[in-house]
Amino acid sequence: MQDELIHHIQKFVQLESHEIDILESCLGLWQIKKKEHVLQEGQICNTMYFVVKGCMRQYIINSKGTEQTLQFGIENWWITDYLSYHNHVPSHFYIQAVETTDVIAIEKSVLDSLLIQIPKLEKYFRIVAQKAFGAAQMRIKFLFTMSAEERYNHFKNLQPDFVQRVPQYMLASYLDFSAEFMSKIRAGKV
Amino acid sequence: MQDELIHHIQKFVQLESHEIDILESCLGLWQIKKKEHVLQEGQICNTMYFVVKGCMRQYIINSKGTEQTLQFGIENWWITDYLSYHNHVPSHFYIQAVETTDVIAIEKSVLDSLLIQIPKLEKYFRIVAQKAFGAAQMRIKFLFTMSAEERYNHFKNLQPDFVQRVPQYMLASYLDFSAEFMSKIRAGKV
DNA sequence: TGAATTTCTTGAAGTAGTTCAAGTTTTTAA
DNA sequence: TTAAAAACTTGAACTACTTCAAGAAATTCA
Repeated sequence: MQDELIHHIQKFVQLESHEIDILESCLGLWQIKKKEHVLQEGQICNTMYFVVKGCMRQYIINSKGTEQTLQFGIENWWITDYLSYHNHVPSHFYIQAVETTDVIAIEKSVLDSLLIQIPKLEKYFRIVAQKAFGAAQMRIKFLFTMSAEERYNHFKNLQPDFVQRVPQYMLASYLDFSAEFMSKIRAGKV
Repeated sequence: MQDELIHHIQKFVQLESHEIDILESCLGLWQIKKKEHVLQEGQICNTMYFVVKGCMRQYIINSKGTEQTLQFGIENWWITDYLSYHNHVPSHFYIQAVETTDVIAIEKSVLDSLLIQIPKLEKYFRIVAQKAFGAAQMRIKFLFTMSAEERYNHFKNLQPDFVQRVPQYMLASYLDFSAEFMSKIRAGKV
């Protein structure tokens, strides 16, 4: 299972076999049960999670008590709260398994030492973070320029399988409209 | 002027003096005149810009022909289109100087060679990108949970000087409401 | 399996914002 | 120093969405 991450790393940097050995000895594999949390609001986030199989999400609870999903993490995605992680401040977010999910969890202390032992991992995490930031910018563009129905259709075209995989109300909040409105979009009643 | 960037780098990693020499020989300093573009939609972005003094912004033109600002870059911020940069695809964005701005521009080919000569720069750019991604997540949280007036007041509290510095219509679009509505918020007519 | 829980649907009423158009003020640059 | 351009303001009409409430359907798990 750790091979998934090592394979992902090798898309960006070439690892020597002894580096792979070090990695394998440090990578903890965990199964997170559906609806289980790995981070709650107010906690300091000191772990990064790589999704091997399944789906995680990052969400908040708004002032009306409704959950709003900010980010999904599926296979080959990293999920964490980088601000809490880097600044050692309480997180604003929850991170939860949408379905039972296999993750590789790396604590900050372990990762810091891995980055010293295998400096080329810096490049890997740099590129991953830069691409994630680029994706976040595109997400903001879509939120700004498209109507609710356009956002739904756009997402469905990009990720047709994923739409089936998560409850509609989670996807609705990720696309920034209400669960009821999602229902109407799908029924063609808009 | 290059000292600004070197100083910023040293907040995250320790540079040797010969590394500083290499950096100084590679960093190009440019003045971008107000309203001048360093990137236009459709171009491939192969340069990263570090704002030494002034203000840049990344924006799009929506289907109604209105500009919408996605990101401001002020002193000590990097601004680029990471997706275009990494994937060599045409950019969806414009990047423009809001006021006459001093930037350090680093082309991809130069940066790639710098990252080989000074590997610890990988760590610097990793941390910068991870924090930027964390900030983007918080931005999405605010867009999701706050009303237009709350977003304006929140931004004004965080960046009181900046509100004076850019045209209101740019800030309005960054906060995702119309220029007219901004006027009404400021006049207390909401 | 079947009771409990979670998720989805529907319509009616409400509202936070947009759009438009026209006028005013401020800034720019020759 | 003034004409042109850019930025801001205002009110009226509109609309894309939310909220609420209640029931139906699907899923979970004891």
